[in-house]
Amino acid sequence: MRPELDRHATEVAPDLLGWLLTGPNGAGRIVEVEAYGGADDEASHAFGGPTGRNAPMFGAAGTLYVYLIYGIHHCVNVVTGPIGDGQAVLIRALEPIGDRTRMEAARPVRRDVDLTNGPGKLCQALGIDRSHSGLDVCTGTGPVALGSGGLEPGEEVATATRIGINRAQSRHWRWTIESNPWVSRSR
DNA sequence: GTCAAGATTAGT
DNA sequence: CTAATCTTGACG
Repeated sequence: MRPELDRHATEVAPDLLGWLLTGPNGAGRIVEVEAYGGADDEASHAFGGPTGRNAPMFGAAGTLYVYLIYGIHHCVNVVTGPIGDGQAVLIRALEPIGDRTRMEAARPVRRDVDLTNGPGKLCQALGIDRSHSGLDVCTGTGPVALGSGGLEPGEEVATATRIGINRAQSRHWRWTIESNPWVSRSR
């Protein structure tokens, strides 16, 4: 387990900007994230306690939590904080890195700008699905891995409200690399 | 078994 | 703005 991940999701989330996420089909640099708390965050899947689906959220920091939303799209989270808390960081957008061939092939629409600028799209591009939920990203040996990284000179972090939820709107728990063209555009 | 809702996306 | 699409969790 990486010590950087063993903190509250609201501390870990902005730090993950610039980190590298690798999946079966390719990799990308994280440019947009959202933090979700445990029992205290009514917008979190962990609110209300463990269930079959969200069980990985209550595991050790560095555990993957992947779920299917609207019967169509997958979303990836990295668990943070103490075991049993249910905190996680949702990866919302990536800047593609390296060979894109397999990511392009995994996606139905061929528009570069739409490859990984959204939680559902990045999962499809990287080839991440719920068979990866519960895996540990820290071993470095699995199909999904997280590598540390950081901001480049001149890059700034912007804060905003979380997207697509209707509760806890007052919590500004979304972070992006300001002006990065790969940040999602959904409202 | 039944049922409603959802951390989204692409297309009118 | 809305359809698409199906798993999950609550309830009985």
